[in-house]
Amino acid sequence: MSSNFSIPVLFNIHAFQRDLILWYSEQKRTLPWRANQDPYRVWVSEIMLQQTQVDTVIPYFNQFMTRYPTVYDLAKADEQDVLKSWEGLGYYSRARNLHTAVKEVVEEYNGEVPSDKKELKKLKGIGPYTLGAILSIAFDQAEPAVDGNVMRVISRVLHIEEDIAKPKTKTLFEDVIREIISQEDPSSFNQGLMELGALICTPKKPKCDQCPVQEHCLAYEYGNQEDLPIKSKSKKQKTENFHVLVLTNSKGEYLIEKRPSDGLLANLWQFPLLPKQDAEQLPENFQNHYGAEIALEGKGESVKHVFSHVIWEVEVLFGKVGDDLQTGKFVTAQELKNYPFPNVQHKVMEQLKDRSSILGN
DNA sequence: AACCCGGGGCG
DNA sequence: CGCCCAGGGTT
Repeated sequence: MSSNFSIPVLFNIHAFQRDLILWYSEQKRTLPWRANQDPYRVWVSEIMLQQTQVDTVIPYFNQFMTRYPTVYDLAKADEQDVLKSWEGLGYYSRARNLHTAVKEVVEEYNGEVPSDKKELKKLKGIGPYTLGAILSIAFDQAEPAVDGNVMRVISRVLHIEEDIAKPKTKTLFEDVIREIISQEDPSSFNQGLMELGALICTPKKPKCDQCPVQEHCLAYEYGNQEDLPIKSKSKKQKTENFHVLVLTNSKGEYLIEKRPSDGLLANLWQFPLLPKQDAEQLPENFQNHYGAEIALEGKGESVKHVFSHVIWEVEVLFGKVGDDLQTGKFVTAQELKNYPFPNVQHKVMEQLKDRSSILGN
């Protein structure tokens, strides 16, 4: 029950709450999801904001809420359309989990996002952070919502030197937040911490001279705010090499295929992607798997794409393919835009414009 | 606890 | 380029 950290006696919790919330009320950015407390809107925004910057999320959020204004609209949508709305945001399991969970809200909770902690936590894609965010922002409950921002801010303010890369450390921060969160306005308190982390208490060169809680900050007092939080390094990514085949049939249509329903980039589409191999063997290996003959015509520019855990080096090859296919699908250049492709494949698609004037019109 | 899952911003 | 992430699911 007791962690090896306790709030310093001299830390003035009420003054900290007051200064943080006042600053937030005056300085908070006007963001689309802050227009009201609709739990569904808060939910969608929090899912999109996972691992993703505010400026990136804004256009996606607006488009998403226009297309799916309520849980009912999203629940009845086709998953491919939902993925299309998510195209380019990354972490596509977020979209699939949100879709699954919203369907459950419609079926099991009469379309009302549950305000009960245990019920809400059961929903797919709602973990400790999103749980606390929705409970505090949409339902005004005093629950912690600890993300990377909050850990950074609090590690500095209270001078906590635990390694934030360790899962256990997050529990420590949740315990700390429970002790210092405002019971009167937990929404502004939590959002204030995140806003502070985004605007002032940044990872590098924090703007301590502009900080509303500078007088409460132990790291500032010690002058080591730049060294906090402490985070152990993750291991380096490995590089994987591929060929991507941009092939057209006799009608000039492109061959694309749907990725498997699990693993990296699940259920998204791609031009055929094969492990890099001897170019001499490629046609034969292709035919064994796809059932059609190919004639390679030339190379494009190699594409590099960095994921969090792996780096892809993709060599682009153009060519022709026979019409008799066992797997995959032929689509016109115009139809390509109707399918969700990951960014790495969009980088390949960019090269079509140079080779054909059909695209981009 | 370790590993998997994308992408963009920034210095 | 390397580092930073507004995390959750799975095993």
